[in-house]
Amino acid sequence: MSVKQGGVSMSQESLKTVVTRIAPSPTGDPHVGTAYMSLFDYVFAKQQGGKFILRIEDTDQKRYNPESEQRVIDALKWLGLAPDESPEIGGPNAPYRQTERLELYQKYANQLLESGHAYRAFETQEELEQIREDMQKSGLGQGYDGRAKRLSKEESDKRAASGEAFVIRLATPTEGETLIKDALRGEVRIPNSEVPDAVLMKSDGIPTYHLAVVVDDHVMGVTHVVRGEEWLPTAPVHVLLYQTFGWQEPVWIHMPLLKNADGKKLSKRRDDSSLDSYKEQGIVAEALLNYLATMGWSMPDGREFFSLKDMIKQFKFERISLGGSVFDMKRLRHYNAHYLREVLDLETVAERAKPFFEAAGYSWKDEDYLLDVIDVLLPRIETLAELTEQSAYFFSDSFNYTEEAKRKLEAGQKHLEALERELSRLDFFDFDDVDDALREYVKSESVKMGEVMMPLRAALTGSTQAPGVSDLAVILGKSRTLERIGRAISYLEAGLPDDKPQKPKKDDEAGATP
RNA sequence: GGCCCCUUCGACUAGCGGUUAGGUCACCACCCUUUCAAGGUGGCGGCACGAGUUCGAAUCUCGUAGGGGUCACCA
Repeated sequence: MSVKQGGVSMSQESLKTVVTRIAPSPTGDPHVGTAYMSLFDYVFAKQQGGKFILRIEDTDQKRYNPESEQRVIDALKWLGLAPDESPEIGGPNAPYRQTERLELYQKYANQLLESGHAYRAFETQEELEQIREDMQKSGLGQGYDGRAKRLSKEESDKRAASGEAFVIRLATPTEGETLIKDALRGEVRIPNSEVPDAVLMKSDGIPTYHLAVVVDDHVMGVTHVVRGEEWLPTAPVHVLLYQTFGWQEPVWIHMPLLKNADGKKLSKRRDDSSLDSYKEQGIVAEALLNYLATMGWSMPDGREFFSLKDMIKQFKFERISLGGSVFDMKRLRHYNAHYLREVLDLETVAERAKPFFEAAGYSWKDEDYLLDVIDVLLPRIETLAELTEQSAYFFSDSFNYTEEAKRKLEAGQKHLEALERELSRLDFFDFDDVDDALREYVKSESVKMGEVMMPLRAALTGSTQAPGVSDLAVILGKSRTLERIGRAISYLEAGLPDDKPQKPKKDDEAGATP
């Protein structure tokens, strides 16, 4: 389903510069949902000639993880979604870490306190639990009953002055409803009875998300808040804050959620949703971005492969579908394979692949060798990691033969011996020469191609599943090709002392056992 | 459970009153072939249900069902 008719206008009343922001909290692995939101933030901001800000929401000290911030920054860099302002590069709205902006929130919290739109609450953790329990029992909603609102100003001031711990809560209306003008869903109305007196300022003097986002978004001039649908239920708190401060609301855009195969919100715990993990698996940034873009959005002309640039040209929030898409690794791999094979040039793929080869402990004599290896493997792999998994025999001579390969070697021993002679006679060892030689041999022996090629393939790679034999031989080069044939022959001679193998083999294809 | 959002093939989606409901992934088959792939061709498979509105509904309205989100001094 697409956006409702008569939805909210996307444009602010004036010609304000569009400002979007991604505000991750540094609590762990950079999440794919962050990349998802960043993509739309970035694309929309760039399209509108606006700015995209990265702000770190580190207001939860308990869950704070110091490495996490840098990993988010790095992940955005990897993706190519460079913020115009961030804690790393700074900007006119610095600082970009909320714990460095504490006085600001304090100021606004006090303002709310003075105007009576907020109040101090002194309940302890245990008391709160009790309240919640009671409310649940009586069926009168949950959360907090607002009892501290009834404290007199004098008492509140006195208890605060005496050093008693307190939080500051927003005094929300109990009657009526709050309207969220969501650009994708139209008008969403939530009864105020459902809107809790949210904590704005925690007892440690650090604001909650609710106060911090609103203040920062306003102060930083954020015009469009693009965030996950999970925020819709608490959006009234934010709308109410804008209203009591008398600030103009941003355009609210609650995006559909990314789901796992069970249809549940993608979670760090259950699901593999870490950007670093995708990177390590050899997913390429362009492919991930393209894939993410198709989750809930589509090109007007139906193209499924497109660049960030093209997306910026064509993007409209109107084409967002609200269903919430299942993150499908298979499909991501398909996109990745396409980028590896069709979009990125070989040199670029090689650059991206190098860290993987290095991590695998492989070394190569020159760039061309690496390029040839990648080129011939490309149709067979979908990720950079698979490139190394399938190329061991290109970087080491001491590979083992699989059981299937052993059988092929045994069946083709005489061909190997002949081929060793034939190939050693070649002056040039380029594709045509090798290919011609092999084909001529097959013809002269009047056997099936496979009878000759499979044993050779097994000798060259230790496996029966590999690229074309002529390609393999040419890439490996004459001397290594001959060495490997020789190695296979000595293996056969050493490994088969008896005339006949013990167990009668049932081998369908290469059944030509002597 | 309350509140809110959502609902087209298994998955991602096109469709915005008149289409044989289109494409992609996955899956299956065939072709190509020297194995594995890649590539090519074809196939399987869908408008959650029920009422309306209308000459005509996947498209508009309502209801039902189902799914999801959220109910913290976490974001």
